[in-house]
Amino acid sequence: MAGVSPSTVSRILNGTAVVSDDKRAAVDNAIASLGFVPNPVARGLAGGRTMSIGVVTQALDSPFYGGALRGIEEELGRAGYSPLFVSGRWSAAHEARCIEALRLRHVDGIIVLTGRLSDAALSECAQHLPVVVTGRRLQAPQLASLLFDDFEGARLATHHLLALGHRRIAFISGDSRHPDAKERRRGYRAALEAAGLAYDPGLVLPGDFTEDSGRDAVERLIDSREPFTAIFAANDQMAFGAALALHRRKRQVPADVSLVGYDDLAGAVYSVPPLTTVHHPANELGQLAAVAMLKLLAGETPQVALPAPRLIVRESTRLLSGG
Amino acid sequence: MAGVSPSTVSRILNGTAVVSDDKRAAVDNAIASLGFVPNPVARGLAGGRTMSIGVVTQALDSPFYGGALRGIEEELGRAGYSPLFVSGRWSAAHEARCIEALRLRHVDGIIVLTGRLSDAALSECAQHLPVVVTGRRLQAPQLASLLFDDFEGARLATHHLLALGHRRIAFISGDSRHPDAKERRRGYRAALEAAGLAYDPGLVLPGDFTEDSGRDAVERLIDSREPFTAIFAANDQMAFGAALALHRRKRQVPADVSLVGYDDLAGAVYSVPPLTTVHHPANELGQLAAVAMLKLLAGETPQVALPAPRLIVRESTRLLSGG
DNA sequence: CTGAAAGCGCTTACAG
DNA sequence: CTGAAAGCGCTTACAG
Repeated sequence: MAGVSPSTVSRILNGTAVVSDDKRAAVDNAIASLGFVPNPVARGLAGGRTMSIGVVTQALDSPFYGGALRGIEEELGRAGYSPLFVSGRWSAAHEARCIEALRLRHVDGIIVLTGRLSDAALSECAQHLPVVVTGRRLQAPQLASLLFDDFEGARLATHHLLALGHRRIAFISGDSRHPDAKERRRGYRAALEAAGLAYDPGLVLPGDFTEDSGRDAVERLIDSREPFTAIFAANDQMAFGAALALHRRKRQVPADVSLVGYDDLAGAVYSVPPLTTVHHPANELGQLAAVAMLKLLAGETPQVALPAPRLIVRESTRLLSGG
Repeated sequence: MAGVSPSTVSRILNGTAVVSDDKRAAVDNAIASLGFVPNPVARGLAGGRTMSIGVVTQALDSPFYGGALRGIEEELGRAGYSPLFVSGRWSAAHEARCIEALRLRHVDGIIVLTGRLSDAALSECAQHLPVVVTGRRLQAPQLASLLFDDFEGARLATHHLLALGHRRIAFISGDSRHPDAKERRRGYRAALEAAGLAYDPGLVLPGDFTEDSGRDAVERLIDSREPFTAIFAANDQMAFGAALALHRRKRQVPADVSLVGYDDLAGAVYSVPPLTTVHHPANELGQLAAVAMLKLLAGETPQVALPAPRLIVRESTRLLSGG
């Protein structure tokens, strides 16, 4: 003890009030020599702030969201907050349970990465504590939302194929319950129509964002005998599945068919051939979500702008030859 | 209130002592109708048990450890514990800081996935709270260690190549600071020697478990003009890099060179061609680590056996032709 | 079997 | 600017 009351120590630690310089020095010394570190559990009980932020992701081992988790951890850590990761498993009911559990643990805020929860449920949640949600646009007090421009990304990807001379461009869509899946399909269609091409349902294959569904879509496409020279898959995982199916069916990428993905997963650079795709910076998404949370916590209204989608041309696309 | 003291409620909630049936019923009713849920923060302060387990992983977005995180979350969740994930970033110093932070948050135990921390540091840690560590063998009170048989896995992989008639088998090794990297190299060498082949340093390329290092290793190998018909990469990521380099240098897999990886990452099935590899069940590793932790927490001495490595033959390897 | 009491380690009005 | 007091919501010896 440095001759002062616990209250004073607490105030110094939290910067809650003005303290005279000599007392502050005495306390700082004592803290340093004792190696004192405040107990976050006690702080949480007494002050109501646990310095932890709940993060509900869909799967801890998602190749896409993994980068976002890293970004969140980095950014939150800088401010002294710890993330509490839980997985929602793509189920609204499960997400709701996760949020309940997080609130029970008295997290100071919650970040929801995409998710199936209704806008209403999220807004309700934000009445109790700060909420940041990605993958949708939503207005509510104490809530911030971050949304990538998937329409534009898909438009870019499709336009790239069109610019290479492709006209018969198949599209493997994502799970239509996802807003991003719908936006990407809209972008595909818009690019086609801007080029004066009709949207041909025979070239649009349903998928669900998994490799399996990409592979199956290509199998069906080939079996349908619908002519095509290029494929745009609504995410990289489906593009990987598509690439395998093309290989099985003896179509060379890009000699016989050009292939474009979406997300720019770590594996895209190393697929054979390296995949042309739309860069979707998960890591930055996580960082920006964390920054937004920090601002909400500080009582500010965050104004976050996500980076625009960027086409990354690699080796899975090429000029249509002999077309 | 159901006409009993808080102490009694607490005892019922925790099963700490025997309570008469009528009181128990009254309390259960009250709990149900009030929707009462105990506050874990207060429990943590008062009882010293926070029902949370610290998990130090190396990277939240690792394609391999992701599965382990999922397994841990599932298994711990069943028992009412929450994992607290932090990333050590492959640095002993950083891991030490993570563990300190976790202990500050009064986690009830710590699971360390691989990591660079010394055995001594880990044993010391186990003097304070239960510790489970993977990727090494270590004996200490209140500590459990889980180790895969990497030697055997590498032996299997190499033997597969030998059985296909390959004699000039290159090996891309992992970061030699990792025990698993060393074990896999030992396994490679043992299989070779068992087949009466000499270990040829010219066929052994250093790598560091990244795709880049796999690609570079193959570039160097080809430039060295050392003849080879097969490559065994000490993990799938390096195998992916190797596959790309082979593609660039116009070597077909498996027609010109057979390729084997290690880990059986999610992407291995979808690489082109699908990669022959050694199955390394990360998800089970996580589950078993969690089970071991639960046992330690219960005061038992866990006796965990990890599944034996299994070779998964896919399409990147084939009989040496014309050899 | 059960209650009253003290305490976990802090923070925050409330006075001065 | 600073202290004494009460309290956050539980648990756990201590008595009965």
